[in-house]
This record gives sequence, structure tokens and C-alpha cells, in this order.
Amino acid sequence: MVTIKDIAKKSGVSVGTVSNVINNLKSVKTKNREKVLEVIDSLDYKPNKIAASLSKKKTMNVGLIVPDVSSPFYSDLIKGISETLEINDYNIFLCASNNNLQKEEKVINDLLSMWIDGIILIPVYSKKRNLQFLETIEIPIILVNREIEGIKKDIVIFDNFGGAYEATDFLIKNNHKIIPILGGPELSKSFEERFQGWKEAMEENSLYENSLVFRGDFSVESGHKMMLEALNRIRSIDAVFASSDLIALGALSAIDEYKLKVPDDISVMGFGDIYLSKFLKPSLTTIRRPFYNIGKTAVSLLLDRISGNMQKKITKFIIKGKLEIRDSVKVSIDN
Amino acid sequence: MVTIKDIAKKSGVSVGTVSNVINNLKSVKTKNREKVLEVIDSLDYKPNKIAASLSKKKTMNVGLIVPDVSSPFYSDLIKGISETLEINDYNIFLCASNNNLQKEEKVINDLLSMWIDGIILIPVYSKKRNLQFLETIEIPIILVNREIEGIKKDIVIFDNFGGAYEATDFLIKNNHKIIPILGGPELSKSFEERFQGWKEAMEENSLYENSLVFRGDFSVESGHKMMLEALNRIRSIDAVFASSDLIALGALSAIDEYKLKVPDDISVMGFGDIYLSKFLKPSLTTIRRPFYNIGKTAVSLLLDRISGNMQKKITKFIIKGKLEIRDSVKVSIDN
DNA sequence: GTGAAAGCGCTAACAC
DNA sequence: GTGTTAGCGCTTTCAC
Repeated sequence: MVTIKDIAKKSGVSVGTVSNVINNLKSVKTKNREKVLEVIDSLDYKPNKIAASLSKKKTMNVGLIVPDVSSPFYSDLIKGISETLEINDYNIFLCASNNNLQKEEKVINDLLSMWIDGIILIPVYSKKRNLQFLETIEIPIILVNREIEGIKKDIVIFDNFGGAYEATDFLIKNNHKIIPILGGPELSKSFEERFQGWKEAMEENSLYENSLVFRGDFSVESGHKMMLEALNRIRSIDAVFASSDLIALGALSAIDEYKLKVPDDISVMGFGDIYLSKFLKPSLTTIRRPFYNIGKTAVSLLLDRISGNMQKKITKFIIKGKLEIRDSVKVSIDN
Repeated sequence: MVTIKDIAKKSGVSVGTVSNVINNLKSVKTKNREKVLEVIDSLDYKPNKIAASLSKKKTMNVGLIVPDVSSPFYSDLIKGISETLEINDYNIFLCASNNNLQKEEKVINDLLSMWIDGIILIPVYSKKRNLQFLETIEIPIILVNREIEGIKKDIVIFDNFGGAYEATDFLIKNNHKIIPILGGPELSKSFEERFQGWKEAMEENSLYENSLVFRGDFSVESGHKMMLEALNRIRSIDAVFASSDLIALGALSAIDEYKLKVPDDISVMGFGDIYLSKFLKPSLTTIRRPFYNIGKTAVSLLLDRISGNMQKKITKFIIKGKLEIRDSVKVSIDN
């Protein structure tokens, strides 16, 4: 292994000077700089960041904790985060919490002992959380996508309420009246917000009824099951608001089994815009979540915190979605 | 910040003893161990891995380089890698090469200066590569999914040839005769292998013809375009072998535009088994790539290399795919 | 079993 | 501008 000492010796300068060259600090005499650079090149020297970190007490690494590394939902989020961090010369430690609170806590602790400069956390969703724990962490930590009640940390979230309201309103404006919701679990805050958005739009038009609410989880299977139930229980469904694209997918196949046509017989509104939604037959009308931007915003926030030039007050970014009008919702001409 | 010194002082022992407690080394007197553990707990001390790494010359970190962090293709691979590494107490540096050779080289260099213990690399695909560069790296490096000609490194790849052969053979066995291939780019080795697999199966049955070959890239749009071309040029297509699921997706919509039915009029065979393939209408018959296992295998190899107890000879794992029979291929009864 | 101390590779403060 | 050196927090060797 070649170290800064070797470079210093062979260049005929001191380690301090070599360090200055490497870090572009101070003005090193051109002659020396060139000599040092030449030696570095000839010995294929790579500065040891571990040692530099220990000395500087700064690692230029940040930890990213996601509930599931393989989830297609987070891929764009991860991309936004990773690209933005990279531009700023930070590296990422990728960790998975596997949707498990204990694991999440373990992972955070692991990260802390690696002296990372900050954490971006997509929290595990759960009603009861050990708030204390997060509050004591000294380094900056940004929450993404899922809110934790009572935690005083910066956060970037998606506007679930507004998106669901817009989606439902769009259905209503296009002459749909009986619009059940195929919901996610009640303890999920993001679903709860989507539910509220749907409910508000429905109530404003005196369309709300308790019997229109179906509960399940975010999966395709659950969507399938809820849709069958809805078709069973409700006579003339105009449209269905699926609170996730996967649920919509399940709904689509259930409707297909009933020999009904989308959107002619029933319109289907998704939520989330996963990668393949536009390739489905019919392509899915849905609410796009700008995950890349959410990631980017989270990183900006984090870097501001790391640099320290930011007010103490915590910040909350609520990123709006966008309605993607495709083929699964019947649009009325007089709209 | 609380350090090992603080613990030592407060526990009334030396730093050496504290270190021994932390690392479960030697036998520390039970009394002392308990005292130290108690103090560690009370001060919420977290050992600094950076410092430990510098001292031990081992970081327990490995670098993972993927062409695109947001690609759904790699998500299961990343999961297999991350879960297997985690079990072994390693952490991951996630880096993206953005399908760019220069970027890939930069990222590798960045990783090297972080003193990681090894690298798992999904290489950028390209015909001309700077082999020299990879060969000089001192730490273990495992190639995954894409081969680089002439590089003497351990590698874990998917059996593209075998998978394509099996897929095509399945079509033929089910009475399909005119089976064009919707191909990827010629410079992609993995596609080239799929092409060869298709070709071999076709030739063995005297079904091969040059005019059955269509070239594009791996995208949905390309699949759509190639399929339209095929429908235009070839009279009675029995089935189509799409060399990726995305291509199959594009083909499906092109066939739909032609008012033809899958699988009644034309069968469609995909390749790759992406997440949503089984939710399409009709669900896609395809070759599943066991990415999770590929990732797991790569990690095993890497850890063996890191531990040093492995022969010098390089290893090449070729992981077989699995035919997923679903609805897009018409199965003959007499099969 | 335990303590003292050298040293991992680098940075930064200070003297010149 | 440059060299010297203390020190970052930890591990490990070697006395005791």
C-alpha cells in the first residue's frame, strides 16, 4: 500500500505539502505541485478516505434507509437521492429496514457508528414508534415519504390528500357518481390521507357513503379481492378509486373476470404511477408521484443541515402529484 | 462525542480492556466486562468504525456498482446482494455508473479510496473496455450479469443462451413454426446469447430464417416498432420471441393495434420476468431470471475471496433460468 | 487479565 | 510556501 508518506519522500516534499496538493489547499509552488502529481500518478496512489475522515471528523458519506431495496416504488426516489448526492461528492450507504422497526433501529445505529454525515430515512410505517430514539441522534436526519407523528425532524412527503382529491374530483367531473374506494390499511398514514382526499371530494358532491369504503392492503391480491367484493355488493359502480396502482391492477383483473370492460363499463383510477401502469391494457389513469424530485429535495435539505447554514426550525416539504390521464377512465365529452 | 477513552476512564479500566469487551476478545474478567458494558450503555457510546477500520485495515464495507439504481431489472439483484451482505455484517456502498464507462471507472476509483473490502460490479455494457484498469485492482471484485471479454475476474451470470433455447423450444413443441425474434442491440452480449439460443432451437427444427430476425433495443417502444415491422413483413406469424419482457410489452400493444388476439392469433414469449409480467392481460409467459440468487451467489464468492480461503483460479457461475408458463403462449393439447 | 504505548494514514495548526 | 508534529479513535503487541 502506498501512503502519503511515500509520495512525500519520492517527491522530495513534506506530507503537509502533499496533503495540500491533494486537497487543492493553499498555494503550493507549481513546481512542487507538478512533481507531487507526477509521483502520485506513477505510484498509482489513492488517498485513503478513511484516514482523512478520522482526521477531519467528516466522512462525506450519508446513510439511506429504505424499507425494501427491491421495491419498484422507491427506485426513482433512490435515483433522485443518489444522483443529487453524487453531484455533491457524497457517497451513499444503502440500508434496508425490511419494514421492521427493530431492524430500522439497528440499521440507524450501525450507520451512526460509521460516522456518516447525515441520514435520509424512509421510515417503516407503524403507529407506535420509539420517538425518543430518533430525537437523540446528533447528525442531521431527513424523513422521506412517510411521516412520523410527533417527530421533530425535517421531512419531505408527497401530497396524498391533494392527489386523491384531484383524482376523485376528476372522476366526478367526468360524470361518475358511484365511486367506491379500494383502500390500503388503516394504520398507514399515507393511505389515510388518500382516503380523506377521496372522502372530501365525495362529500362535497354529496356522493359519500360508508358502504363505498373497502379496506385491504397495498397489494395486487388485495385489490383483486376488494374489487370482487365491491362488484358483489354494489349494483352499478361507475368508477373505482384504487388507492395504489397495484390495487388498481388487481381491480382490473377482477373486473375482467366479471366480463366487464374498462373504461366502458367501469372506470379505474390508480394512484402512484408505477413504471408499468402506462403499458397496461388499458393504460392506467393515475396520480404520478414525483419521486425523483422528492429525493432531490430531501438531499438539498440534508446538505443544508449538514453545512449548518439553516435555521433551527424544522422544514416540511409537501410535494404535489400530477394527474396522468390515460385510458382506464372514461372521459365525458361535455367535460 | 464519547470515545473509548471516556469509557475506560469511567469504568476504571484501560482502553485496551474496553476494546476487548467491545470485540468480545480474550477473556475479560466478568466484573470488568459488566462494568464496561454498563458504562457504555449509560453514556450511549457507539464505537467508531472509521477509527477501527483505520486500525484494522478492514472496513466491512463493500461497494456495489449498478448501471442504473432505478432500473427494476436490478432491484431483486440488489436485494439478494444486500440481504446476503447484511447477514455477514457487511455494509454496502451503492454507486451508479449510469451506463457510462468513464463514470464507472471514476466510481471504482472513489470506492478504492474508501478502503472497501471488495466490489460487486454490474458492468456497463460495451464492446471496448479498458481491461488493464480492472486487472490492477488489488481488492476482490466480482462481476455480475454481464461478462467482459478477457477479464480474469470471478463472475456470476445468467444463462441467456439456455433460457432462450428453452423458451423457443417450448414454442416449437407447442406447434408454433413461424417464430420471429424481437431482438436487442447486437453489441449486447446477453442479447447475442439469447439470439443464439433462439437460433439454435430454430435451426434444430429447420425453422430458422434470416428474415425472422428483428433488431432494436431493450425498450417497450422498440418492441412495439419491431412487432409492427414483423406483422408488416411476415404473413402468418405463429409466435414471437421477445428477447426482453419490455419488448414483449411493446409487441403486445402492437398486436393489439392490429386487432389480433394473444395467444389465439399469436403467441408471445417474453424474457426476463419483470415484476408486472404476471399481471398483464394476458399474463406473460416468460423466462424468469433468478436475480436474487445471482446476487446471493455473487456475495458468497466475494466473501470467499475476501477471506482468502479460495483457490487462485477464477470461478464462473452460470445461473439457469426458469420457464414461467402463463397465458400469452397458446399451448397445444397434444403436447 | 490488564495497562501502556505505538501506530493505522491523514489533516491542520504552527513555526519558520 | 513548506516542514514538523500532535492528534483523530481505535486495535494490538508486549510487558507485567
